[in-house]
Amino acid sequence: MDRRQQKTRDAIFSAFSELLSQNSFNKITVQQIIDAANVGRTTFYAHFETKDDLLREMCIEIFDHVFSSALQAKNTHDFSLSAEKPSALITHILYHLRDNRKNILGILSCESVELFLGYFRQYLDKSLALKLADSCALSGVPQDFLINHISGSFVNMVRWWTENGLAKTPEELAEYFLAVIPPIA
Amino acid sequence: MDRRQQKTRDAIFSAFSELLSQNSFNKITVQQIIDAANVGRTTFYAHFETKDDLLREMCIEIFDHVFSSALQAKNTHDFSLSAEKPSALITHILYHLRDNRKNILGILSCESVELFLGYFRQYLDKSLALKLADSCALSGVPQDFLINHISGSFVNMVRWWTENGLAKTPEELAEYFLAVIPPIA
DNA sequence: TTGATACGGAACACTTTGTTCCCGAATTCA
DNA sequence: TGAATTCGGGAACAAAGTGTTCCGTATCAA
Repeated sequence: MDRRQQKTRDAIFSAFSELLSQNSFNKITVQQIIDAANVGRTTFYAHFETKDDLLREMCIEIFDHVFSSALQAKNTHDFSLSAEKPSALITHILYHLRDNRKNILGILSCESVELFLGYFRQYLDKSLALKLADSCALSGVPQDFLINHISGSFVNMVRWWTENGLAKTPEELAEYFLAVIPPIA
Repeated sequence: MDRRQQKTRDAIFSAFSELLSQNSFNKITVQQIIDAANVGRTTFYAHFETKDDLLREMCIEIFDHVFSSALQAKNTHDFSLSAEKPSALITHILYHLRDNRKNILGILSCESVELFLGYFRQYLDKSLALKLADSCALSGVPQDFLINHISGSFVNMVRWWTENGLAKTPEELAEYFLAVIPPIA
């Protein structure tokens, strides 16, 4: 990819992330973004169709990175939380959310949480559905209800975490999480 | 209150609710609302400062209604889920959400879920915090984490419910809910 | 070096917002 | 019932934001 394109894209992502940490998504204008990123109006619209498109692409880039890292680190094709060490995957994802990307905190500390968490859930749902089929018959709860509950709880935990200034460690959080969700067979 | 005021307010609420069931909050314009409600632009701004204000007031009205009904029905001052029959309160709230107000379904079936659920959580958090103080020491989980988890799970369940067309009964949902959250002392 | 491509400034039409002025109609109160 | 008050609504307005177009300049890849 052309260096100019990449530079512009990064500048816009960075400026957008910075703005997101201060204002809510819907209050941010394209003008603010291009001012902060120091790019022309024409350039912005050459890269992204709309403001919504920008947020969408940014979320996708972030999650592709976080989850591919998490999966590599486990060196396994079993991505579900029902693996031998569930806390390992959870902890690993939480570390990425905390350290590797300032962008994530920017997004999570504003009202655009919903869209962000929507993408988050898409990945979590995928991971969870794999190995959960049989563990539901016992509890008498429909599988999709359980999947929704667990991935929703994870997302909810991350939200709580950031709203409290990342006070807890990823290990502590993983422990809490496994303590409050129903045990998976 | 003046009949004219009440009529206008109802017309706007109704039109807004109808629009919310089809479009997302941010895509709806004030022009659409006043067209659908058949009121003048001046009138709208005489009642509500902004579109956000409209959503805010509508949520407040709904929750005041739902929760006051739920509390009356229980005939008790103990509003927490840790009462003798936790499923009774849960079921009762769910019935109200399903039957009494079309508005709620309108709001929940679009992207404004977040704001709506925000108010929802305020009420749930209040109800939960009352009788949860001691039941945390055992599990080793901080109280605010647990409160966040439980109220978040409730809200998440309602979202799942509506996205699946209210297929389950309130009784079934209450059963599922109590099955997946950690037992409260 | 050259051809292609990305950047950026300025101006544009368009949409939406929130306000103001004013008059007619409904309501309340005496 | 009649007068004073309050509400509704039409029209026009400035201001802000959106997304596009045109065109000259700067940068890149080969």
